[in-house]
Amino acid sequence: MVLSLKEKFTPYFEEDLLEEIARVGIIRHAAENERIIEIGSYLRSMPLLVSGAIKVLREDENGDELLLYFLEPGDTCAMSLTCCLGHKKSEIRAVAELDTTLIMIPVQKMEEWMGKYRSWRNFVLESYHTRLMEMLDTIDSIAFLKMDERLVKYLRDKQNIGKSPVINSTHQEIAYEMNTSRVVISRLLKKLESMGKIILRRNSIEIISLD
DNA sequence: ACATTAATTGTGT
DNA sequence: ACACAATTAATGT
Repeated sequence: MVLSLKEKFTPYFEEDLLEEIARVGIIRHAAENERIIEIGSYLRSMPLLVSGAIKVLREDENGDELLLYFLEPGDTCAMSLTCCLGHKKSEIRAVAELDTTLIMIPVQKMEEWMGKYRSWRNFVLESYHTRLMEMLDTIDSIAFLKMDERLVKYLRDKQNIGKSPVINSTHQEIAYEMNTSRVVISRLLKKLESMGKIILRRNSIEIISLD
């Protein structure tokens, strides 16, 4: 476990810090589809993603969801930073996309490390930046892309995250995450299939090529 | 193996 | 967006 920690985070952190993380961090496992952070909950520790993948979702007052971005190993949840430090409720929901291992860092430590380790500061600021960029990216795609282009982008992301050309989701699930209707997704997927870019099966989609 | 039912996907308006 | 048809998977007998 400590080994995998070092593998993923060595490029970011110096040796001392890695050891401190190993000492105070609590390892937590989340099964696929398990909710890791719920909207409105308070966080007392900050997660570092070791393996697997997490999707971060927003929900409106009707309970409609919208996928904001994915987190991969080596990432952290930017929302949890503001959340922990400001004692605010979580504005987002985090769900394990795959079976996932996390290291939970207690808030006190992360504050302490901010001053103590330059590499930690950089990591935090850096991840803040990349999350923000990803958000801008999804905002762009909602504002400027048509639904069919959004779907292709979604499929690409899914493919990268699971690193498999086969996606196991129903049309309905995809529709939820993109906050649209299932019929729209079905039609667009059918179109992609007839273009030979994907193959549709029940409960799964095989990606041939998305160019 | 067959029938029944539920869930998922396809299509027309 | 809605309604309904068609297809597929899951379950019980």
